[in-house]
Amino acid sequence: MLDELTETRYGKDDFIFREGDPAEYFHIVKEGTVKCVKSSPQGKECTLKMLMPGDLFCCDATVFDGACHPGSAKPMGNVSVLRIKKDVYYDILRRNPDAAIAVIKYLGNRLNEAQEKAKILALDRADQRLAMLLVDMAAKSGVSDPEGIRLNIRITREDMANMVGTTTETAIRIMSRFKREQLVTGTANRLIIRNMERLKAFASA
Amino acid sequence: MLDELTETRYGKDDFIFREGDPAEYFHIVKEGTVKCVKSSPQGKECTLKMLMPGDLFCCDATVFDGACHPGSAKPMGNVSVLRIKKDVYYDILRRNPDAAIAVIKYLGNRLNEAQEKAKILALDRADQRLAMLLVDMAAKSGVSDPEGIRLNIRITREDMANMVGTTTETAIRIMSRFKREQLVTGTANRLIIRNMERLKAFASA
DNA sequence: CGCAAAACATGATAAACATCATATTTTTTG
DNA sequence: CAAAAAATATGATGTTTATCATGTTTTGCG
Repeated sequence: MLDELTETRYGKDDFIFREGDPAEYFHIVKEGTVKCVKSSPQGKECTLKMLMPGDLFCCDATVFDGACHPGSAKPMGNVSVLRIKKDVYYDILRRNPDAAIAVIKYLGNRLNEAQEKAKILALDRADQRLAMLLVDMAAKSGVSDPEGIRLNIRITREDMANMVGTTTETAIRIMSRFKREQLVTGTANRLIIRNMERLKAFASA
Repeated sequence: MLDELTETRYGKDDFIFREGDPAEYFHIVKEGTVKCVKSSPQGKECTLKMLMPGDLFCCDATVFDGACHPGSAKPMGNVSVLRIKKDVYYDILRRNPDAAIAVIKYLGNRLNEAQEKAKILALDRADQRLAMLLVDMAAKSGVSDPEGIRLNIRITREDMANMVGTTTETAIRIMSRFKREQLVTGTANRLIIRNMERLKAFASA
């Protein structure tokens, strides 16, 4: 059964799959960070979720029903992904109630997360959303640094803009302000959160 | 086992449960429409989803882990809801792989829906979002009418505003414009879509 | 029915944000 | 290391949306 589990590596400019492709596999992130994105006909892009090691994707209806991917999956840097053919995945779930319940719990959390994201987009300002993102990323992929908490993934202002639903320019302006106010420092390759407390306070003000 | 299934009726001003309450039951909508809402500390409200008969809620992690409801559930008019205690629900899933897989599919669809909603909030204008909502509601709960497609649930401009992430005033202004342009007519109690095609075209322009 | 409350409407004003343009800095790459 | 490309920065300007205010219409209810 586990022969069916294959590992694939992807680089920065690859696509793991594209919006509209037929969904044939169930995926798990093994190493690195993968982003789920959707884009508009006008070419604007929106990042729905950053998947970290252990995260499942395409664990949902899409796979079973043989429908198309509702969004694309792109690596952020070098990543390694495990894949299983959908019928094998289905069999595992059918024979293994614990696995099915684990997937239900996982999907439930993802749903809550997605709804929280929608709420934030609906109710909060761009600068607050960006502050929340920084706090969030610091918690998830921050490492201790003499100057504060450093993020160990490369995130450009454009990436941030796509994650919080603004334009690149607006994200840059907000980050400039945060830098002026000593909340953060650095650019994509070396981004440091200098004052978590004030950033958190700002996020929920 | 099915003794554990209880039916409860709620009216317009009740809460089925409130944000922050401990989650103890798994729920299914039997009759009527239920809305899932979250609100901000400032008292702004955001409607995440309208649940129709057959929809599950609290089918996710929240129930198992005994955590708190991340949002509130409110009836839109008179509704009837079925409830099962969480441990009974858990047992059903554990013993019944088909049920578990059905829940996985359902949650997968809900996740896709929530992510699509986030994308729309991130990328589209308020007037387009409102047009999409009208098209959507017409498809889901519209009935044929000499003047066009009539919605058979009561939806105020304020409800619409909460569903598309704007203010009541903005929703009213947009609806006034749509009325002027003969796309819709009527108010909360009798809302009619007069031109689906143009509304659809506007939504994705 | 008639009255009160809710819903709808619209103007004036300001804040938030997008867009386009251009310059500088940082990063990547041959 | 130097050149090219990508990322960051910032100004000017216009659009979109929120806010506050005030009046009208519709609806629910005793």
